[in-house]
Amino acid sequence: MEEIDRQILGLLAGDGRMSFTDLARETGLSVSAVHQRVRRLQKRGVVKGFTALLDNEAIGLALTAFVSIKPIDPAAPDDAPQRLAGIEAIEACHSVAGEESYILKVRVASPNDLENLLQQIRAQANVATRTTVVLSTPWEGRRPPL
Amino acid sequence: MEEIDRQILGLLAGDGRMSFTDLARETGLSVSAVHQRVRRLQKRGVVKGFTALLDNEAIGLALTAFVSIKPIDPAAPDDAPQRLAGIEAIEACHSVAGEESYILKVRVASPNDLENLLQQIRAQANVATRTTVVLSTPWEGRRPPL
DNA sequence: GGTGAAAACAATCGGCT
DNA sequence: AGCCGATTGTTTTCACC
Repeated sequence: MEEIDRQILGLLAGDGRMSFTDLARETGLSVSAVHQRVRRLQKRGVVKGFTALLDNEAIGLALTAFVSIKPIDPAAPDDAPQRLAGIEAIEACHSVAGEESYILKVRVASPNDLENLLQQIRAQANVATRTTVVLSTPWEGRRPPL
Repeated sequence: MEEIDRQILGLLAGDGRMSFTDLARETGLSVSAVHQRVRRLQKRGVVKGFTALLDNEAIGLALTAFVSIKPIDPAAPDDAPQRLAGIEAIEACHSVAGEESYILKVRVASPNDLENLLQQIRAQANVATRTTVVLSTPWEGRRPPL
């Protein structure tokens, strides 16, 4: 039961376009059984969607950085996520424990764009920033152990 | 030309399982033209693959953290990525500029698992660790502006 | 969870602009 | 070069068991 669902999740994490026929062969179920399991996993929110993995350099976003932010006025209400949500270059926004309040992962084309982005972040969210530039990425987005 | 490729990438980033028929409708091209463009994008490495987006809580990995590591012996050869590559809980490994040498993104089920993971990282790579626990994630994995 | 038929789709080819 | 349209075999879907 749950075992087969985990197997399906692993297969789809590895190849998001795998056909239901192949999923059925791998799991030993019939095509329609696999199909309804996948749909159920989507409806329950376990599978949130499917996406293409793109090469960031190839699409002109060669520079990745982590930006930690800290409010300048600690008494002000913390609505940084809403204030920053509109900035497309921010790929992820994590609220964290520790000295800073959020860690942002950003992707830009150049150091110049990074500078502009940081100014925009500081102005828009009224925060101080601490930036860590990524030099290389041995791996990323590895799928989790199921 | 390149404009249409960017459009295709955007569509596939949004829905990795979109059919070639739908891609053709959206782009105004024929099915076979879209098909050969996608294959070319894959062969050139612009599209690295397709994957399912899973809900980490639902699959029992409720705890995310960033682990910055710094070698204990700065004179030793830096082969941390190879030493850590076998640890499945490490979702990403970035070499970074700054005080620390790598930032790891890890996913585990519990604080207890995090403790074990940190011990494993320290022992296996001979590094000191600094861990920042993620409390919540307003957003993550947003697709880049094309 | 399975089956079977209808509809939709993927993948290839030769020819067209 | 890149695109189209038809063909062929496969995949997805749906109603039903």
